[in-house]
Amino acid sequence: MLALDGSKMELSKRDRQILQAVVATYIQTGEPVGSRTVWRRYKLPMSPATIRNIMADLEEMGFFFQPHTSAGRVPTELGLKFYIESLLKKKPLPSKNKREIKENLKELRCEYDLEKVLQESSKLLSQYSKQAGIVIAPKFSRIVLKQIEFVWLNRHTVLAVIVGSTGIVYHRLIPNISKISQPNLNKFANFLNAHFCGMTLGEVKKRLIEDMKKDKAEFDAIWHRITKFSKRLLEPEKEDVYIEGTTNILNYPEFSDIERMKALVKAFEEKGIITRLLERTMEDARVQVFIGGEISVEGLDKCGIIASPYMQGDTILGSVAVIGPIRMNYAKVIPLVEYTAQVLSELL
Amino acid sequence: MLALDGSKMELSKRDRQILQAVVATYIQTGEPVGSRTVWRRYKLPMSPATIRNIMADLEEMGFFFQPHTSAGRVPTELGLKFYIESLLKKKPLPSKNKREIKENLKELRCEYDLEKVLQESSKLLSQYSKQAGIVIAPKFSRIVLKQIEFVWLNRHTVLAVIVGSTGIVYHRLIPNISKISQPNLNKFANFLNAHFCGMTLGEVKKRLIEDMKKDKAEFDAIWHRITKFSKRLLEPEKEDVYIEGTTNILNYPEFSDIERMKALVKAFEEKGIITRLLERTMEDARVQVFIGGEISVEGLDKCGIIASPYMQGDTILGSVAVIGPIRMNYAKVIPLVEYTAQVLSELL
DNA sequence: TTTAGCACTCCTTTTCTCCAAGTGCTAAAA
DNA sequence: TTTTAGCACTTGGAGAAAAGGAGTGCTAAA
Repeated sequence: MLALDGSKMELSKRDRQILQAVVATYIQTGEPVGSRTVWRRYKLPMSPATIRNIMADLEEMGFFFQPHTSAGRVPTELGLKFYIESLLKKKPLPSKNKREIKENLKELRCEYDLEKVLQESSKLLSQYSKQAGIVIAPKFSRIVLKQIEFVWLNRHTVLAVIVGSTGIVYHRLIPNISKISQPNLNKFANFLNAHFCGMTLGEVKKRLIEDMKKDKAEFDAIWHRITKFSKRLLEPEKEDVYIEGTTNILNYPEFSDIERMKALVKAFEEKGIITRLLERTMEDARVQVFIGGEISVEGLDKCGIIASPYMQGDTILGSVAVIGPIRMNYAKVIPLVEYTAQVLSELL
Repeated sequence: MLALDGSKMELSKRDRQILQAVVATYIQTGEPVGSRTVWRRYKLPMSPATIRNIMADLEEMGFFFQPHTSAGRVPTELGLKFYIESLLKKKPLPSKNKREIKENLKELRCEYDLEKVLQESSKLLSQYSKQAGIVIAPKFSRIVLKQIEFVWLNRHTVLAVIVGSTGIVYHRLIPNISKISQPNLNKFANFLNAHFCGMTLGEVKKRLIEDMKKDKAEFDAIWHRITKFSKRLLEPEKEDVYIEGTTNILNYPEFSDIERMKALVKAFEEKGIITRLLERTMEDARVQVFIGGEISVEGLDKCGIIASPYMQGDTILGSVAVIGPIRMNYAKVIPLVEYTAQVLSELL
C-alpha cells in the first residue's frame, strides 16, 4: 500500500499546484514533463527555475522520478495516487451519455437474459472510455434463489435449472445419478422452492446440508440419494467475465513495446486473472482505483484499473471496471464506471 | 482460388525437390531461403548454382518471390499451397497424444456439459499445436431436439429450456407473453416433444410454423398465442466460439511488427469474424487449409488456418480449427486437427 | 548442361555526430 | 530569504555514414 498521509500534510499550496500540473500534463502527453512546459501551459506566477526547484523537492518526496538526469519528470505511482485521491476534479458524465447507457441497458434488461445486459455494459464501458471494459457476472454463491426445476434427460442424467432473482439462469447437468422418479424429483424441487427461495445460493448450499443432517428422520432414502447431487448442483462453475475493447489499450504508445504488448494481451487472454483481480474490489461498495504495481499482475503493471461493484439491494453481486494505461483520464472514467455500476444496480 | 493444376504438370522431379526443400526450410526458419542453404541442408546432388537456376525458374512460375534482389526466396501462397497439397508428407499424430486427447474429452463428456468438452478441445488444439485453437459450437439450427420444457418465471416471462441430443442445453427467456396456464404450457411442451423430437431445431422451426397454418382448426386460441413465442423460442442466438492460445501466435517473429500484432489481436477479439470465417469450412466434411489472402480477413493475412468440421452422424454440426502463422508445421498440425474433429464426432 | 568464380546489390548492424530538451548550480535581483 | 536569470552540462534520439554479410545473376570453363 502506498502511504500517502505522511507526505500529504507537508505539501504547500504551491507544491500541490505543481504536482497537479505535472500529473495532468503527463496524463495528456504520456511524456516526461519539464519545468518550462508546465510554466507555459499553466501560466503560473513563477519562473521555470522556481518550478524546477519545487519539482526537485517533489521528486525527493517520491512523487516524481526522472528517467534520466536531463529529462523531465514522470509522476511515480505515489504521485498519481495522490493526484487521484486529493487533487482530481471529476468531470460528471454528460447527461447524453447517461441517457444512452441507461436506455440501452434497460431495453436489454426487459427483452433478454441478464447476460446480454452484462455484455452490453462492458461494451459501453469500453466505448465511452476508449479503453477496456470489464464486467464480472454475479458470483454464483451470491445469487438469490428464485426457482429451481429438475428434468430427467436420460436414465443417468438430471438437468437442473436454477433461476436467480436477477433473472440469471444457470443449468447444471448432474450425471450418474441413481434413478429417482420424476414425481419425487418434483417434490424435491418444491421442497427447495418452498424452503430456500429468497436465500442466496451460498446459503442454500450450507443450509441444505445442515438441514439434512439435522432432520435425518424426515429425509428418507430418496432424499438421501439426493444429497449426493445437491452438492454438485450448487457447485459454482467458472465465474463469467465479459471483456471488451482490449485492443483499444494497444493503441497507447506505452504499449508499443513488443514485449509489453504481448504481456498485456496474455493477461487479458486468461480471464481467470482478471476475475481474481476484481474479486478484491467486491469487498467495498465504492469505486476503487488500482494503479501499476498495486495490481500485481504481470502485463498490467503499466495499467490503471477503475472498478466499482454493483449490487442487488445491499449485497454486492459483481463488479464493473475499466482497464487502461496508468495515465488514463481518471476525471472522466471514474464517473463513467460509477454511473454504469449504479445503473446496473438499479436494474437488479 | 489459386490455380495449381496448370503448373503442376510442368514441374520436373528436380523442380519439386527444390520446391519442397525451400518451402520446408522456410517453414522452419521463417526467413528467405538461399541456394547455398538448401544445398547444405539437403545434400542434393547438384551445386548451389544449379539450385539457383531452378529457383529462378520456380520464381518465374510464381512459386517463390524475392523480398529484394540479393535475398533468398520466400514461397508465395501459390508455392505453399502446392507444397501442402502435393508435396507434404503428413506425420501421424503420436499415439500418446491421441490417447491424451481422447481420454481428456471422453471424461468431460461423461461428467459435464458439452460446452466443457468444446472448450477443452480448443485448449488441447492450442497446446499441441502451440498455436491458436478454435472450436465453433454446434450451430443452433442443426441441433437435434431431444426435449423441451417451459417454466413460468413471473407473470410476464416464460423460461424455455431446450435440450439437444448432443447434451447441449439452451435456455431462452421469453418476455411479454400473455398469460397461459402452466398445464397448457406443459401440453404445448408435450406436443413439441412428441412431434418434433429427433428433428433439427431448424426443421422444427419451419415445421412448427407450417403445421400451425395448416391445422388452424386444431390449434385453438391458446396455441395461437403460443405461435408468437415459438419464433422467439427458436431464434438462434450468437454462435458460440471457443478460442484458446491466441498469444502463442504472437511469439512468432513475423508478428513482431507492432501494427501487424495489433491487427491480429483485433481479429481475434471480434469473435464474429472467426465464426464467419469458419462457417465456410462447414460445407465439406474434410480437413481444409486456407492460407494468407484466401482468408481475406484483415490481420490474418499472414496466417494459415487448418479446419475440419465435426459431425453427429452425417450432419455437420460445427468446426474445429487451428490458426497459426502461414509457415506453420502443416505436416503435424493437419493430423492434429483431423484427429480432434474425429474424436469430437465420435463423442456426439 | 552443369559448375566455379566473381562482381554487384541491398539489407542490417554498428558507429558517430549532432541536436534539442531539460537539468542543476551559481550569482544577482527582489 | 526567496526568486530569478544565465549558463554549463547531461542524455537520449534522430540521422548519416560506414562496415559487414548473405545471396544473387552472369560469364566462362568443364
